[in-house]
Amino acid sequence: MDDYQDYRLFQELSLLLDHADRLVLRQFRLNTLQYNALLLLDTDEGWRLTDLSERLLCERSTVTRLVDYLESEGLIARSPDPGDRRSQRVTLTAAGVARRREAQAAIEEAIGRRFSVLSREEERQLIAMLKRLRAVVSAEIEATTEATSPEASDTLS
Amino acid sequence: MDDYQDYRLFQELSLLLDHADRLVLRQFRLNTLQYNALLLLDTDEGWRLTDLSERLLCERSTVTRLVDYLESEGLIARSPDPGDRRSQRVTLTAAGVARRREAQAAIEEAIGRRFSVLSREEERQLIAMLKRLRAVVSAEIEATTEATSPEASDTLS
DNA sequence: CGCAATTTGTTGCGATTGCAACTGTTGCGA
DNA sequence: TCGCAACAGTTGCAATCGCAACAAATTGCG
Repeated sequence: MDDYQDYRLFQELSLLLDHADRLVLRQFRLNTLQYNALLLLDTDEGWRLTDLSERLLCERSTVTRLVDYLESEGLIARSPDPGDRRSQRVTLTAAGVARRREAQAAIEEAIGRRFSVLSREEERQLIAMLKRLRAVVSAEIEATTEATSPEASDTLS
Repeated sequence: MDDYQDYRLFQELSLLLDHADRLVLRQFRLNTLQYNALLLLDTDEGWRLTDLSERLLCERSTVTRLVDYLESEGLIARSPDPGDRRSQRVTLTAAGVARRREAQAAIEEAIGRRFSVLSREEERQLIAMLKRLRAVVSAEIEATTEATSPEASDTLS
């Protein structure tokens, strides 16, 4: 039963990776979430805020403030959705493209250096294991949250 | 170059694991950091706050507030260090032992369920890879932080 | 000894985020 | 068409945490 050792190691590595990323991204006035958002965005197709929140695994309110910040930095632009007045489309500006390119170069250099301690075969195994774990934990979260919030169950109503 | 896929997967799994842990620990009025602190503490030997912060990978100020909270919950006790009037020793109370036992049972049940998707051999490999990654990232952080803060370098002074 | 540097813990402040409540919009069924 | 549920985005509030500044205590060096 080395489960707990896995868990502690994973937790510690998460903290370290997040801290290391912060140090890299700080130069570009971005945090991890903001950077991940820039990676998703594009100059053509705009993302809706709700879709961003689902992809980034955070609340819609967090995306509102995230977009507020990136907009104030001139990196993205909000535009009304042509088909739905409730929605907004978020696209990258030229400055956003530039900032993303700089940050991406720095981050990917760091990531490559970190993962260079793994062989190609090990990476393949790691990815497979992480995917299986992700599926299990996703299911666990879904089960507990829908057990808490009553939602539309299959009982009458 | 699947480094980036590793990275994204790892990041996503971190978020999911943290969220799942929160859901489990919420019942015990603890967050992840508070739980990890309880795990370290003991009824006999007391920990100094600074040592806790190093072990928990967080700032001393965070430990101050963490200890404030756990003390207000009656789970731990501060006592003066006999040998150094600056220091305090933090020990578990009986209530702390009880709360830790309950939370630990719940968390370890969850962890065991999550990691049950890995074979014993895979777990062994995972641990080995995580340890190597931890070493690399630790070194990276140490290098960048000591490059930022001038510290006592090896040059004259 | 005497004073400067270091260490320990605390506080103020700002940044980040989740949750709940809210406004305005859309879609659907009676 | 009306009304209501669902949805998109926002805001208020509280919790959490890092960083910098600080007071008190200790250490170490001249």
